[in-house]
Amino acid sequence: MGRWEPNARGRLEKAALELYSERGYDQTTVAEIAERAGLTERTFFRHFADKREVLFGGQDSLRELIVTTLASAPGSTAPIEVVGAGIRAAGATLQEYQDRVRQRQAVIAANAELQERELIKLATLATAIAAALRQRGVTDPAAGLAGQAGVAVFRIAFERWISQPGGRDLPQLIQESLDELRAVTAGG
Amino acid sequence: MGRWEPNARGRLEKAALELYSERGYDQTTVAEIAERAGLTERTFFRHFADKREVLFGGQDSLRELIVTTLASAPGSTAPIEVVGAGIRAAGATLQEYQDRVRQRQAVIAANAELQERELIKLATLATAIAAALRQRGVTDPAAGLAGQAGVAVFRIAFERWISQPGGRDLPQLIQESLDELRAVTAGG
DNA sequence: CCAGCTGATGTCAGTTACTGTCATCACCCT
DNA sequence: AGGGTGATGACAGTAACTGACATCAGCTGG
Repeated sequence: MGRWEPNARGRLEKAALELYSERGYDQTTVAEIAERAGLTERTFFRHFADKREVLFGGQDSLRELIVTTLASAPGSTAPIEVVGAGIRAAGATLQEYQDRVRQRQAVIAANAELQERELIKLATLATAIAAALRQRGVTDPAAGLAGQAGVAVFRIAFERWISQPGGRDLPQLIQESLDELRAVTAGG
Repeated sequence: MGRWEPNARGRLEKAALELYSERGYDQTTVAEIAERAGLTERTFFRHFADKREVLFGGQDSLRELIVTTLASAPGSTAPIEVVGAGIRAAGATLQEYQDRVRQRQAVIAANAELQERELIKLATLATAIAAALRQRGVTDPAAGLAGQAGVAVFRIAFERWISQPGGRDLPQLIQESLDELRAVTAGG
């Protein structure tokens, strides 16, 4: 047995999600999170840059999944379809952790600071998608627009998925939203 | 002469922009901003919800301009074109205050917290555009997508406008970005 | 012309997020 | 066995933000 209980980071994430759900983000102090995890406040800040970041640990791996999917698509595929494949892959993964994802999203929806953090994560994702497209030879501003459009499609689909209790298939909702975007932008 | 110098709010905005530019957002305290404006820290927080908000005073009027433009477009115009007209109007207004806008954007670009605030303002704008479209009879999810797409187009165009010292015509850049989005989404 | 109300500001104490610094101590390596 | 390493604790300090109360110029009704 080690000197400390293992997985301090995971315990902090779990304690934070619980407390944010139970009494709200504002009504939770970092000291309380650390205490529930059997650690001190100082240690919390060694694992997470701030009180918000503890909810966003999975973002990096999801972004990697999307970028990897983009990179491995056949060279002939149209950019917007490549992006579609990437975010459908992310949607499928999210669906596997449906309960945790929904709980997390309820916490975020209740607090403006957390929404800000979520938005900058999505903006980073859009940038990463654009970079991956440029890697495939897509030029600007098309690459940047496709990245932003992809994230917009994801957000709309995710929102619909969250709002339905039973939950339709998320990748399918993403595909439908992408088709809708095509229809909307085709006008004029 | 009144008991206090007039336009406390404006003085705080001016002092904040100056200090954020001179030494950076992080290296500026609210007490310093208040002091330069001839006020106290407590008064700063009576005018602005937090240290970030002092940079985002003009957002409301810009959003109103866009929504008003949307509402007054001919009923037959396609949704995406209506949105285009709205954000071109906003672009024209921003261009009038080019110097201040560029200075402000340089400050925001240098700090992640400020970028978060900017993003949530843009998300609010996307929501307002979607609501205005629904008012015109556009159904979901097209309204939501058009709102997000409009903001994406604006961001790309604004970014290009900022990055060019001389500065091309912003409404024209917006139109070009919208055309690009059409081209990108038409693929696949 | 005065008494009281109003509204913007000042003052002050308090909470909490976040940081810097140094101490501790099980584990590992040689 | 002895020294290095890395995660943690302890503690002091800064600054954002809040609540409560005091102040006082100007307006308003009588």
